[in-house]
Amino acid sequence: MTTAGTPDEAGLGANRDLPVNFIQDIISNDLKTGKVRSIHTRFPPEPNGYLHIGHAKSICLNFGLAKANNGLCNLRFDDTNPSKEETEFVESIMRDVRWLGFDWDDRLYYASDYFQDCYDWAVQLIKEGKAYVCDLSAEEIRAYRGTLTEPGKDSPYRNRSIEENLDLFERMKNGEFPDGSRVLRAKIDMASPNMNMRDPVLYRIMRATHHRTGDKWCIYPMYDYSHPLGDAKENITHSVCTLEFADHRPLYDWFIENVRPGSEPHQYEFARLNLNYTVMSKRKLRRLVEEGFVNGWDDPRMPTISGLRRRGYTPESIRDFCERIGVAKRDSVVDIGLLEHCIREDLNKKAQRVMAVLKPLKIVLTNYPENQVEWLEIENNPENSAAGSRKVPFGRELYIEQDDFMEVPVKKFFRLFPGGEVRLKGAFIIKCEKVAKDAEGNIVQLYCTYDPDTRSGGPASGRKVKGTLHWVEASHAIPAEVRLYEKLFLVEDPDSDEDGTDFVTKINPNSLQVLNNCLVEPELAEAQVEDRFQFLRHGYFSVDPDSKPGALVFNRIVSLRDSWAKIQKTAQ
RNA sequence: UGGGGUGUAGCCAAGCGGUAAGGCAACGGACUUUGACUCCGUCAUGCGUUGGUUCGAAUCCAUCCACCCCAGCCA
Repeated sequence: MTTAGTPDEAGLGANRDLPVNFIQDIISNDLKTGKVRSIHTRFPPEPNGYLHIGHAKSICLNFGLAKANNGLCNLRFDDTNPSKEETEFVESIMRDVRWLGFDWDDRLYYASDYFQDCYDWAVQLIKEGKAYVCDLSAEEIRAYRGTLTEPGKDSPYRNRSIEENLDLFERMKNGEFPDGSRVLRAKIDMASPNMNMRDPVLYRIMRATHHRTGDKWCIYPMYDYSHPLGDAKENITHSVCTLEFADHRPLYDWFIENVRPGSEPHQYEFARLNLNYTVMSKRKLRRLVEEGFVNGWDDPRMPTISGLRRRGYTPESIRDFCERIGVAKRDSVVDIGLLEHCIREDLNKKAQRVMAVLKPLKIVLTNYPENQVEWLEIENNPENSAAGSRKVPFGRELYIEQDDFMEVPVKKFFRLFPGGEVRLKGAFIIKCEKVAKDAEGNIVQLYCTYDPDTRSGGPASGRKVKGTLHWVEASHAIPAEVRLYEKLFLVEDPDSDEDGTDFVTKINPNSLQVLNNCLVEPELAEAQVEDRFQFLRHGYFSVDPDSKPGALVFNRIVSLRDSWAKIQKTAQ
């Protein structure tokens, strides 16, 4: 969906940027030929779970297509199955779509808005001899349907009189028959090579309280019947759905042709998003939540919109991702690395830099005056001078990262080691003079000296050393909890069941690592939930909702690219 | 062995008869008070296969192969 300066052939405005994908091509052509005057799309989630990044692709596509073509996009809840749907989900879905940056204005609809229309149209189909009440059991219907290679056979109830069908259907509606005892079916073709055309079920009897219509109905329309009619009711022009519905298109068209609902929407299919190292099916996401593998739908490791939001992803980065992956009909698996690239790119421009020591190692500057603290000015974002600067305390006792010191440095290690020098970011060059250890031989503290002439911005600040470390001053440092996340699964394709194992066996046991002894610079004392920062040399972090004043909690959104880690890896 | 859909680089993806865009990843190098960022360079004589049409084919035709979807009173 990258944009190009394609001239707007419909004459709605020259050179407007249009998405580049086959659906846009169809739209451009429909506008050009006058098949449609304006375009109208819809995003039709079923409120039976939380939205995930795959839905984000659909949302960006549908709302994006509408916007780019000066059209409209509706939000419509596909709530035709009350046994699975809940108000909690409709609320979370609206929240997530809004958060992503899209707006349906006053065009919020529900498939259940059209239950009466669907019923009336069903009566009409019966009167025209195009639908009938079938008394076969579910098992019998399946048996009569035939197989992929054998045609089905007609239901013995297929040729009931119109009068009897009308009577029976009304009584179905009135609750005279038990659940599952009868269905209304379209009379199409039991020998069709397309299974969907073998007299599909239009209505089933189901006594379940609907989240909106309550107990008004005990019969509910099926998706295949309700969807095209809902589209038509809303004057949808381009009904975009995923590939698995391509086989349903002849049925979609059949309903439009035979019900004649007053407008002629058309269905187009694109490939759903797959991401490696994660699962996307609602069933599997639900299992992760219900069986406690993660801490809820918004766990920062989840590919849900709410999970990504809590993790610290920005809506801009997700929209950018959805643009970059494109829209096509080929089954594909996008590398999670692209999503990470998108958030890094976004936050690189936006996030304030700050210093945080995750695994502290104390150092004492033996030649620095005791009890002295000076406040050094450090830039907030080298990518954006408008972000200004802040004052950071510096003193005799500091903490650096344990990983930034090696008693016996390996080659190419240009951080701190005995006798070596490094610059402390925004401060001075220091030299490691002595290593202090405990009885077990663990390094507990470093004694260093600093070079007062090398203060950042000072006369000798140009002196070069190979490494620059982040640090925090001991007396002003603020404790914090930091949650480090890694991929939720160890394998690229956790969905694959080729090895016969359950996908939960492939969960990464280290997907969450909690660090409780972190120290951050005082600038972060006022950090608010959802604030995002770059912890220098670590990555991008956001303040988790669990965070409280005095008990800060940060989530790692994504690490910085780390070529040192790469060097170490290849060295092994 | 029925029907529908899809095959372009490690992963996405343009291309629509005129001689393979772009992004991610990777790999070199420059710069660097973040081993980040940024910048420069490299990365398909090749478009699932085999034939054919054409001056010319990823694009048209045929053939074969591979993968995905469909037998819910789910969506």
